[in-house]
Amino acid sequence: MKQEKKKIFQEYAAARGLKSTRQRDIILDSFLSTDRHLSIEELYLQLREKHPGIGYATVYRTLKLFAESGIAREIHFGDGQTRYEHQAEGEHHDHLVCTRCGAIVEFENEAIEKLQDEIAAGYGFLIKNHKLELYGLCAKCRK
Amino acid sequence: MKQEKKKIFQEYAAARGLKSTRQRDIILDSFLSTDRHLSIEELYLQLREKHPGIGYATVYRTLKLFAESGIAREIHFGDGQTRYEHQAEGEHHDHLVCTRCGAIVEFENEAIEKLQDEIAAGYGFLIKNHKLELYGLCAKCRK
DNA sequence: GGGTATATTGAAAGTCACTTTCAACTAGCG
DNA sequence: CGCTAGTTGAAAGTGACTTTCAATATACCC
Repeated sequence: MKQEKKKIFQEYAAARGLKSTRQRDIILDSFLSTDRHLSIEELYLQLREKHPGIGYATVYRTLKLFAESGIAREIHFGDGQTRYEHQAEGEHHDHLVCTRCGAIVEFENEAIEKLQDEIAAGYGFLIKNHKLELYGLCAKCRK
Repeated sequence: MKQEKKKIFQEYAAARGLKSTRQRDIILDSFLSTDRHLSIEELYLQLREKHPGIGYATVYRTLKLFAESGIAREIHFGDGQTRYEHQAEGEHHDHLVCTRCGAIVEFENEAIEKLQDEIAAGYGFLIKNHKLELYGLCAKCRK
C-alpha cells in the first residue's frame, strides 16, 4: 500500500520531468508513515526533528505535488489550516470531527452518496466531488 | 421575514448592551436585502456604492455580530473567502456549488440528515452540526 | 567522471483575507 | 447638556500560505 503510493508518485514525477531529491524522499516517507490528517505545519515540525535542514516551503510544495499526483488530498476543517490525507484511486470517504479534542474518524456511506446524486440530478447538476463533515463530540469527550 | 430578523438582531443587540448606529442599520438592511451568499468583500463593495464612508472593518465586525445573533451563518466554500448567508432558527440547508460559474443552490434532505445521525451514533459521536457541499457543474454550465 | 541544462531548495520577502489597535467619534442615560 | 461606554475607520498586525531568487543538486550527454 505504502509502496504502491510511492510508486504512483514516482511515476507521476517521472512523467512530469521532476527530479528525485533527498528532501522529496524524506517527505514522502514521512507522509506515508503517518495516517493522521496532518497539517503542513504539523508534518513540517515532525520532519524537523529528524531533518533540521528541510524548509517549510519545500514541505508545502511537496505536499502540493502529492495532491497533484493523486496520492494525497487536501482537506479543510474550518480551523484555518490545510491538511493532507492519504488518497487512493477512486476511493472517497467523509469525516466525523470532534470539536473538543480534534479527533477525526473517517467513514463511507453509499446510501448517502446515492441520495446526493439524486438531489444533484434534481437540480440539473453534474457532481464532480463533495464534502461531508459531521461536527460534534466524540464518545470520549461526551463522557 | 426581513422585519423579523431585524427584530431578532435588535433584541440581541439590546441584550448585549450594544448601541444602534447608522452603519449597523445600513449594513443590516443591505444584508437582508440580498439573498445571495455574499462574501464580506462583496457586501462591502456593494455598500460603498451608496455609502462611501463605511469601512471594511465595520462591515467585517457587523457581519460577525449578525452571526452571533443568529440571523446569519458563516460559510466556507474553499475559495478562501468567508461568506454569510441568512439563517433562521432551527433551519438548516446544504449547498450545491457550481465550480465553473459559482452558482449556489440550497437544498434540504431529511433522509440524508437521518443517515448522518445513524452514522454518528455508530461511532459514539454526538453531532452538533454538519456541512454538506456538492461541487460540480450546474445545468447551464454543463450545456 | 566532467560539463551542462534544468529542476530544487531554503530563506526571505510578498500575498491575501481577515483581525486588532487606537484616537476620534457617537449613542444613550441622567 | 455632560458623561460614560460602545463604535468607527484607517492603519498596523496576524496567520497561513505563496512566490522570488541566488545557491545547489540532478540527470543527461560526451
